[in-house]
Amino acid sequence: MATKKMMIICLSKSAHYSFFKFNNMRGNLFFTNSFLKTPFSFLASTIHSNSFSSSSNVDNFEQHPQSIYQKVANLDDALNLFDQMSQRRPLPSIVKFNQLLHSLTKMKHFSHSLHLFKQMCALGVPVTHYTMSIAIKCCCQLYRTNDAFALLGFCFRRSIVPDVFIFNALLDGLILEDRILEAEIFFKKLIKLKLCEPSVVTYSTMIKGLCKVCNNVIAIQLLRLMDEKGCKPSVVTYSTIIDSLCKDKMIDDAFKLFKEMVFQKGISPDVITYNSLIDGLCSLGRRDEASKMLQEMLDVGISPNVQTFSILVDAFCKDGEVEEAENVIDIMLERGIVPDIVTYNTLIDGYCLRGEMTKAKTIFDSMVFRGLVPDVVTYNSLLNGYCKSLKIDEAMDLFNEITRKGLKHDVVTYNTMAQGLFQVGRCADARKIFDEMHGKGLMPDQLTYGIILEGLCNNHQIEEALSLFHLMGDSKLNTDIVVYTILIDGASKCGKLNIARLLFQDLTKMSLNPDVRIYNVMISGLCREGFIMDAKQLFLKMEKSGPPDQVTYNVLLQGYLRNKHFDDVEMLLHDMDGRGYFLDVSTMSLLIDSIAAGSVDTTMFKLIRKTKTVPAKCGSSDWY
DNA sequence: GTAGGGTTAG
Repeated sequence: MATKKMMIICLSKSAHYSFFKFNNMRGNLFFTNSFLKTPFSFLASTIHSNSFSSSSNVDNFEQHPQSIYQKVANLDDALNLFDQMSQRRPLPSIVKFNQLLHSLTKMKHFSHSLHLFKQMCALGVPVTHYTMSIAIKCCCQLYRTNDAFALLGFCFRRSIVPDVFIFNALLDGLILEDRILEAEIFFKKLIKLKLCEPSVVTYSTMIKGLCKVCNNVIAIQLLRLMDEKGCKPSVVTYSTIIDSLCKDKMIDDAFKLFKEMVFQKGISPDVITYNSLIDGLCSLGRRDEASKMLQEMLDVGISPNVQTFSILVDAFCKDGEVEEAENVIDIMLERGIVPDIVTYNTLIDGYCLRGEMTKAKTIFDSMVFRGLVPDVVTYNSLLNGYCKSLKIDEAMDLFNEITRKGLKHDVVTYNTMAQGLFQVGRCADARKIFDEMHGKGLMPDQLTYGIILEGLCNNHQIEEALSLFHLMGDSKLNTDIVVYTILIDGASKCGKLNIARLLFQDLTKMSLNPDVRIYNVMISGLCREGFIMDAKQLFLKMEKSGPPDQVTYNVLLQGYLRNKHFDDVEMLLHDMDGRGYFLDVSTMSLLIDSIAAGSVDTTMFKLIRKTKTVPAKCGSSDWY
């Protein structure tokens, strides 16, 4: 019954994407290190740092069944046991120490595990290659891969020959830190110098790294190579690439690989493979197909897990169908699957995005009632909700509450709070927020830069935004099309159309392909200043590179009507009709005024009747 | 005597 219900709610609808989500980089961008003296100069003076505070997630702990120390179910037990063991004489066998370290690592208590390793060395416990592989793994997972390589020296001094497990951990560490090029060099060295025989894990890890930088083609080449070399790819190897293809919206290629895996290689997909495909389909708005995959998964006897449901909750929320998302949670409970914090956070975020804060708080309460402890992500969503509804005082209270609850603000918290302050025109306070973030040593991310630029532009401080942009120079941040979109929009709204035009021309120099959004922003700017012919020319130019969307037509139509350029109105309306595009309410009212004034032929009414309207906020240039 | 890799959140 529950399954049927789930199928019913999997109705297809196109997904909406947030303004900042259309980049295709999956790693962090680096910041330039030149010293600048603008109010937000810290952005430019921050360089990529390897410092990272580990997040220890005890909830995910799976007790190791083979461990002789089954009573070690938590960190305190493990630490106590270690104390007892280290006081016993003679010292217990190294295997027992190893097992203890292993269970701590399984619990993701990497720093504690590393600490015990150091104590073992101080005690003179004769560490083995197994101990070393755990220590190295811990360093890598703590984003301290350089320290892990230093431990390799420690191995050599003790005549411990590193094995494939150790190399795999190191390779994974480099990839975790986005050091993909170094990972590739390391991987090639392993093979060339015959340091070890790469295992399926070695290949899969390298493939994961290649996928992380969107290098699916090379990842597939490596898949072929491992097969040729007699190393059989596993469900993990295939799923890694399938997931990457799904994330890059190359769903057809993903399915091609999926079929190859199942029918040619005879490898059975598992719940993760299906989750990736379902998520991929949902993110393309193809929910009916996602629903079919869900059915197929159930047919082959694979039960959906928390993640599967979480993906569905996310898909419904992104489509604005938050009530349906809430139903998914009920279905989970019916099936005896306990929703985790991610699932709840996703739902809370869904309500927050709609500004339904009362509902969001209700879900928050039921989550707490179920014994889940809200984390910084939960609070960030609530903060975003208050900011979006311009309830800045409530947002500020919540911002302070986060630290009172013993949680730390992260970059998302600061970005959200600052964006909220910019929205209500409190630029100086927004700056204070970023200064605080900088003071805490937090790395600004891609969004930080965009939020500052957009905040300055919207508050008529375009010069400030432009000087920051210029001072960032050739930083990777300035090669992001989002940055150009914000500045072109900001410059044209501040009456500096020439600057907007220059920025638009710069796109080619920067080898950035203009997308539909940036065309819309530029066309909107040209129309605003009455450059109708230029706007039309750009509209025709974009036809070649990619089709204009509903927003383009609304923007151009409004430009034609406001500037009394009536010749092309009919053609544009016919085009919109043909493409199934809607008029937004402000375009519609302008058109009706023009018809009433006799400037546009009354026959246009026929076209209007055929055309539904959409709210202005979903179709006007304010989108940008 | 003991291991390793892939999915979900702004």
